[in-house]
Amino acid sequence: MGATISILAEKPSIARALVRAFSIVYKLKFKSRKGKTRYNYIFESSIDNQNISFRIEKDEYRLRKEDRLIISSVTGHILNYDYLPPFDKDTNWHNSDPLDLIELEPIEVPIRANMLLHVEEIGKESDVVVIATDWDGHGESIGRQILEIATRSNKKIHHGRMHFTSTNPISLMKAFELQTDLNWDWIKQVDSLRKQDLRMGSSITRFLTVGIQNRGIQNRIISYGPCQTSVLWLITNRFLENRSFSPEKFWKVSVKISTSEGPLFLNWKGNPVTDEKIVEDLISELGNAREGTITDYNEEQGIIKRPLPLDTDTLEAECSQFFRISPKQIADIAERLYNNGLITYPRTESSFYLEKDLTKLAQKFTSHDDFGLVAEECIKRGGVQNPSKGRFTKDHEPIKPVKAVNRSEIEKIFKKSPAMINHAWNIYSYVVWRFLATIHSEATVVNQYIILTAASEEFIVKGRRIVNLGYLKFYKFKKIKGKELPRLEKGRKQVIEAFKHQGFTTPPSLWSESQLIREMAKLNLGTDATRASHIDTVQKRMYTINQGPRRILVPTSLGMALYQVLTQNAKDLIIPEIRGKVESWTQQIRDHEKTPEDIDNLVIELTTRGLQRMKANQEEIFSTLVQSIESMTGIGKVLGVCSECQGNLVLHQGKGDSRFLKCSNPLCKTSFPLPKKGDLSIVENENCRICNGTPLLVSSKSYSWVMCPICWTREAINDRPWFCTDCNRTDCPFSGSWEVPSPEQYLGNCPDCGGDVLIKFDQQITQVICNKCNRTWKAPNLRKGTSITLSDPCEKCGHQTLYVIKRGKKPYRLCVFCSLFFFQDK
DNA sequence: GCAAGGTC
Repeated sequence: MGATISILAEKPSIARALVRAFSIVYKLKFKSRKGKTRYNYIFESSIDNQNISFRIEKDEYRLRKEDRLIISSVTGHILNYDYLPPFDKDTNWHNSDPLDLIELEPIEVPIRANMLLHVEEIGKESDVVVIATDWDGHGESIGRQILEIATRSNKKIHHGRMHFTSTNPISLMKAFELQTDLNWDWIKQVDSLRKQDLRMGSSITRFLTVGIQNRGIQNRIISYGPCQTSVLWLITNRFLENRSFSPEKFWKVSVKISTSEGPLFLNWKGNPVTDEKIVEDLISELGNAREGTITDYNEEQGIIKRPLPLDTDTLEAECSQFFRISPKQIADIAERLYNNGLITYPRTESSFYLEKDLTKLAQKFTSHDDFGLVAEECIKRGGVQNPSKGRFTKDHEPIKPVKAVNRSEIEKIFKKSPAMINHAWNIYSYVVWRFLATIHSEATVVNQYIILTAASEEFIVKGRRIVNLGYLKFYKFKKIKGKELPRLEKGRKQVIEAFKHQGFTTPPSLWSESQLIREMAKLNLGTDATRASHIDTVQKRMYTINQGPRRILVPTSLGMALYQVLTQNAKDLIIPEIRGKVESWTQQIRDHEKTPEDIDNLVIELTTRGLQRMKANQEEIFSTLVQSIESMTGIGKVLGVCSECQGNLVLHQGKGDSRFLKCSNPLCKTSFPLPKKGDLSIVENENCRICNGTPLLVSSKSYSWVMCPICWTREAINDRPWFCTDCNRTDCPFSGSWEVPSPEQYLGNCPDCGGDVLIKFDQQITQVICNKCNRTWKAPNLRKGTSITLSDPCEKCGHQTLYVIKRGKKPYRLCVFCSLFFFQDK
């Protein structure tokens, strides 16, 4: 009976790469059989009279004809940390004290039973297990788990460890031939970090969650984690900076000259100044001088570099910015493109191609409808042999396309989620364009500047002439700035006209999801594979929301409250440096400066300090949190008047995510159920034509509709709730049978002639017109489901604004005079 | 029902 050598990789794709390598280098032929899980096939080959040998440290192994080679994989970690009951996550959290959790030693439990069986089974039939996980800390820790589980079922196993930085056959076979052992110091480090994350996360999460539950808030988790909470800190801190910013006035001075190409503005080099007097003086001096001299004209060759090979952060940040979808969704789509063989592994920090020649890959695109011409060009220019180079990391290669496909192929892959087809095609195309840009050619430009001297002061303007667009010809994801300047000779006299411009300093801008990905990378917060999910988590927990097409992140009242609670009681635990600090502590384990127990104690001390302080202030803390949740969800808000007793109808939380209105009068039992989703607010100036109740506006981020809470169930048709569109009253804009009235209303005085500006509704056409000079302004027309009412004065011009509710749209206020839209702050 | 980090 021969020996069995089993190689276990971290993921199925590496297992396939190993099979390929053995097939190419040693001409082995593999059969596959199903493993215990859906993805992890077991590939098996007899040795077939080959001369294959490998070393593990100093021991030489030579394969014989009767031996057998098995290749398979796990999918990441096999075991996860948790605590023993009653402290485990599934036992009711009220049955233990979160503070007791801090010092507890976690145990490892299988994430999926099938994966455990898979590794056990391979262990049972193996004499040698070769660990082929990624060459990083977690790879090392996963390797340890593999070995531990395989050894459980077979005590006699030998093991080795392959280290590779590339999955090309040569590199893989080299790594197979010269093996070492697992790095046990590194494993201790990573496992300690995993424990500290759980220690801090579980104790604080449970403390906060149990606390709000004891005060009547169910079905909500207030989670803490060193990464997610740091993200909350970044968003909230920036929000507060932005809000507390007081703009300062400044002035700039420029001069206008005329050239053969038209007028040209040059800016004073002393810009900007806060003292208006300086500017006034300069303007009058320039007025006296009336003329200036061109003292410098300069041209310099420059290039606009090709983009670097694509890493995960760049993919997520750029696609989020360009296509306006969340980094999380981009990561999910990229994962599917990868699983369908369209792009390479999407989680990588590398921006350095390992191949020197990318001709073969470029050739795959030469007959593609969209990319064909550019791919041809790359090959002809020879850029395929001179790709741009960025950072080399040994985790994975940069993200590249693997296969040239048309949109129809993407449609097939995503046919069960049609809403994603466009995004998926955009992301795939982005990966291809990016790849082509890295192997095309730089753009060449001439950078110019002109300096004019007048009244002993210098004025400058910069410009740029494009010589060759290079990759910018097709790569639309980079905008090029700068206008070409006319050539002006030195010494030339110019008549000048001076201007002053007043401006205000602007506050630091709020983070968009896209910018936050980059900021997190800069702060080393999370990893390439997890950043998008942390940003997703703070939104799922309702700590922040994203606003507008640019996906600007803004804290909710709960997010602000949690920020405040943690900043005041456990500042160490919320600042973005926290995870880096714990990580550097665990690094000392690897460097033999500290033991794992030392680090346990440090983190226990840190966490205990924070939690004890929160416990001491718990009354205040939980009342802050509970209030913030109530104001966020509107629980407790008055949404109308009771039809029975004239009490207030107050919003209450029901079981699960259900909500209802209940009369505030303790003697009155009136209550009405409500739709589960959407923000609720009163529709001003309208009453239900059936029951005289107060209609409510139900609005989500991009959609809104109107409902009457009383009719909603009372008038239900065959169990289907009553919608206002079911109504046949002709005098309500939300009714399905509405007939447009035509009253006129006064909006303000005409800015031109002082006459009265009126808004009139003529059938469905809205007219805003001055009754004296007949000037008109644009306003939205009335359709079914649209209501236009007068609202507060415009913040800019003081005229009445219109409050516009359109079915299916987010309601807004509009000033027709300024063409200004005001979206309600939530 | 919790963390972050692997992976699907």
